Amino acid sequence: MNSSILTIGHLARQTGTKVETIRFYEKNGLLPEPSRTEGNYRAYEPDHLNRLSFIRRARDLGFSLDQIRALLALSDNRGQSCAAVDAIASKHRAEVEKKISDLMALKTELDRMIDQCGCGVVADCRIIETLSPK
Amino acid sequence: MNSSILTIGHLARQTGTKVETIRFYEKNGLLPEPSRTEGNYRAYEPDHLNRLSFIRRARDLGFSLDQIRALLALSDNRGQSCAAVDAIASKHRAEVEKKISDLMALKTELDRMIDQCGCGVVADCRIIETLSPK
DNA sequence: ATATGACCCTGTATACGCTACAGGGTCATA
DNA sequence: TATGACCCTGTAGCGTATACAGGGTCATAT
Repeated sequence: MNSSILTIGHLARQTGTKVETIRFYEKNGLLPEPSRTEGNYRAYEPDHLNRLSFIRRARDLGFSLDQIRALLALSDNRGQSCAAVDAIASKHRAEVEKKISDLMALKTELDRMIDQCGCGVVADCRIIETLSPK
Repeated sequence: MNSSILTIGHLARQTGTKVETIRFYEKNGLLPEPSRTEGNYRAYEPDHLNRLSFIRRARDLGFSLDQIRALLALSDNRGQSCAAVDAIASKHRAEVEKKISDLMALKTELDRMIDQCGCGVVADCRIIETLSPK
């Protein structure tokens, strides 16, 4: 058979993805269903590998699967305006910024709480006290 | 009946928690099972309210339910050393710090990617290009 | 007495993004 | 022909809730 045909295991190794995750992406419409061999094995082509690499890169950058689905659809329409792509990426960046500022506020509170702990007995613990209702 | 007895709805309103969430905490061992009325309604006492307030405060500070279970157990042993409490809080703070630095690294990458976008057509889009395999 | 509507009950399904089985089939190599 | 690496499907689990279906209870209004 064609030497460019890949099994799911090859795809997994080449993209650092678990086999189950690849099947999960297929079931969730991110990766098109490949054809099958006589023995019912998935037979991938180079395009599948490219698409999976794209997905993994986007996941590493924290995009949701929904966002990735949209990015994939856009990247398949190469003549379209890039503004929609920019919108998705910018929205994601805004979400990341929000998370960072939420976590920094959280850390400030944790710092205050932990710094007060004199590490005596629980009855006098400022951490427990901070959590307890008045 | 006793005027200090509370329904689940009262507990919910007083702590800003959804009724389903309170039942969820009970099923997961964070809130002890209250006694029941004749009509099989949960009948809470002030202690339940205090405990739920504690849980919500800790959740607001980002502690996991496992960590909260441990904090609750510790706060019930008031003569014990406070070091275990400090350990849980410090571990949580470290996790928060890790998340912040991960997200800041992510944001740097997103910034770089988005700043390159000239917003022409998808074929020339730097965002798509960044995501695509070489 | 009854009707309404607010509240409560249990149990199950859903969300996200996987991961981990169980129980089987296929394929290459010794 | 036997082994072991690989593949298949289907289901359940993680954490932290939220939502809903289909029913029961309770207080108030008429």
